[in-house]
Amino acid sequence: MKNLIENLLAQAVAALPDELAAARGVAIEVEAARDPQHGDYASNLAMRVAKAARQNPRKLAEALVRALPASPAVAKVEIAGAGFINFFLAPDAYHGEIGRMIGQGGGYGRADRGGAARVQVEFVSANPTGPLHVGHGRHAAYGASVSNLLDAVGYRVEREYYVNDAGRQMEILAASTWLRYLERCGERITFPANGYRGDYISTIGAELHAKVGEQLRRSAAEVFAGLPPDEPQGGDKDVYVDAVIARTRELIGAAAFRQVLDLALSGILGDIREDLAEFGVDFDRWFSERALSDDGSVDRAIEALKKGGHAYLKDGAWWFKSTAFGDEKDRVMVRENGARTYFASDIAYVFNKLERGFDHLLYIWGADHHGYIERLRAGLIALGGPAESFEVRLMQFVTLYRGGEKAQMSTRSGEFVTLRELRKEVGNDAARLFYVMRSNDQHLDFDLDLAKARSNDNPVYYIQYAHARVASVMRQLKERGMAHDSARGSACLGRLLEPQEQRLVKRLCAFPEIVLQCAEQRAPHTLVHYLRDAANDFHTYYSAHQFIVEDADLRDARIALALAARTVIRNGLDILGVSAPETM
RNA sequence: GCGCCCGUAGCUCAACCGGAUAGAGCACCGGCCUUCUAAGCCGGCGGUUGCAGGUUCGAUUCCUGCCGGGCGCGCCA
Repeated sequence: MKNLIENLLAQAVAALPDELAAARGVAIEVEAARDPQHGDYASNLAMRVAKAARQNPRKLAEALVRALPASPAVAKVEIAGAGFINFFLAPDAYHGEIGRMIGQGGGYGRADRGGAARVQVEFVSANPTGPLHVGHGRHAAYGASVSNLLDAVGYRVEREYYVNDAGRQMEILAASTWLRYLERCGERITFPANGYRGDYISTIGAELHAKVGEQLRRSAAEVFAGLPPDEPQGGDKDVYVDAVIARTRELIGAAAFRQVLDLALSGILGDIREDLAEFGVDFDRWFSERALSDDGSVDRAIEALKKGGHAYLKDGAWWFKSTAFGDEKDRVMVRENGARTYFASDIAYVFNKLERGFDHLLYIWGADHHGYIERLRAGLIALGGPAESFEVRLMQFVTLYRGGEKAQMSTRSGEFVTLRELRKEVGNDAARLFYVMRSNDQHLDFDLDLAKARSNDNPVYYIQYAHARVASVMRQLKERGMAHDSARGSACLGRLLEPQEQRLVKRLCAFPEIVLQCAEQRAPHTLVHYLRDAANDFHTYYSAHQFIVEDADLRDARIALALAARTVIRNGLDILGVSAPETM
C-alpha cells in the first residue's frame, strides 16, 4: 500500500514541469499518518524539495497533487500544514490485502527486499566454560528474532555460533574438571581462586570418574607440591592457575589432559546446544575456534596482513596497524613469546567469513565489547572486505527484578541466574518476548513477576489471547453448525463499516511494512509494540461486536477479518519465536 | 582523562533515521460479565523530552558544552 503511494508520487515528480526539475533528485518518503485526520498516508516531499526548488512548499505540493495520476485506491488527497500531502484511501482499497492475509497464510508479510543476499548473523558465542546465563538469553532471543526478520524480507540468513574452544580458558576448564574428579576420588582439594567452580564442573568430574575410574587419580600432596601461593594466600591467581594447569599436564600427560578437556567441552557445549534448542534458537553452524588455529587459518590471516603491508614487528611482537583504518591504537597479533592473541583468532575468523562469500556480516555482541568494533572493522578492511558489509549490534545488559528488588544472583548458588532457570520460571514464550521488548541498546529490566503473571498485565498473554480468541470464534461457529464461506466473506468486506473494524483492517495491512522496517532497523521491539497494538485493536473489536451474527454476509465478512488478524498475529509471533496457542 | 550507550508521565519504555497536538503498558481513580474465553473492554488522572545554547519552515531526534547513570579503554581471553 505504501509502495503504491510512493509510485504515484514518483510519477507525479516525473511529470512536473522542467522548472521544478530539482524535485527529481529528492528521495520520496511516505509514512503512515499518525492522526486519522491526516488520512492514511502522508508525504513530506513538498517540504523536502522546497529548498532545492526555491519554491513555496504549499505551492509545490499543489503542483505535485495536480501531477498525481488517478488511482482507484486513493479517494482523496489533501494538502495540510506546512505542505504535507495527505492521502485518504478508498474504503475498499484494503480489501484485496485482507484476501492476501488469508490466502498467503504463513507467507503473508514476507518480502524480497534482500534479493537473496547472504547475511551471516553471529550471536551468543558464549565461552563454553559454563551454562548460559540470563544475559546470553537476551543475545539468543534478539539474534534469533533479527535473523527471522531478515529471512522474512528475503535475505539468505546463516546463523552461527562461534565456539571459543581454544586457548587458556579451556585449559583452566580442563584443570578445574580434573580437580573435581580428584575430589570424587576422595582427595582433599583446595580449589583455585581462578578455577571454574560451578556445580556443573563437579558433575563432569563425576562423569570422568565413571569413565576412567581411578586411572587419572594422583595424590593431593603430589598435585600441590611446590606451587606458588594462590590469591587468598597473597599470590597471583593467574600465576597460580597457570601452575595448576602445568602440573595437571605433567602428572597425567598431554593425551589425558586433552581427554579431560574434550569431555568437559563436549559436556558444556552439549548443554548449551540443548538449552538453545529448547529456547527455539537454532544455529546453522557451530564454528570451532580450535579448528581455525589447527588448520593454520590464524597464521594465514596474519600472513595476509603482513603481505598487505598492514603489520610490523615491534618489541618482539607482531602488530596490526589498525590505526591506518581509524582504530585508536595498533593491536598485537603475535606476542613476544610467540603466542597468538585472541585478536589474531578474531581476525582469522573474519578472514574465514570473507572467504565464505557472505554479502553481509552481522555481529551481535555484549555492550562491553564495543571497544573491539573498530579494530575488527580495521582487520576486515585490511583483508580486503567491504566496510559496509561489517555491522555490529551491541546488547545492553539485563537486570532481573523480583518483587521490585534486583535479583541478579541466583539465591541457590550465588552464581548468575542461568537461562535455563529463567526459562523454567517464566516459560519460553514470556522469555522470548520480554527479551526483545526493548531496543537492543537499552538496558533491560526483566521483571520476573510480570513475566510470570497470568493476567492482563502480561503482554505475552495479551497478544496470544487475541490469537486464541479467533480460534475460539471458529470453534463456536462450528458448534453452532455453521461454516465460514470465504468467497462470501471476501465479497462482503464492504460491510465492515464499524470504526473498530476499519481500525483493525488498517492496522493489519501495515504488517508487511512493519516487518520490513523492523528488519532494516534490526528492531524486533518495534514488532512487539505493533503486535500489542494489533491485539488491542482486535480485543476492542471483539468486545464491541459479535462475529457470529444472523446476517450471513456480515458474519462471513467479520470472520474473514478475524482470520486475517489471526494470520498477522501468528506470523508476527512466529518471527519472535513465540507460540500462537489455539486455546488459553 | 578518552571512547561507546542511555537520560522522555510516579515506574518500565515507544516515537517509523528532522515532521503535524510526544504515545503505550504498569500503578492510581471510575464504569462494563443472562451475548463468540473478563488472560478482555471503555473512560479519567498524569509531560518545561536531564540542563543551557546552536542549526531551520519545524528538534525527543542533528551539532556544541555541561550534569547524571551504565560499559569499556592489556603483548588477558
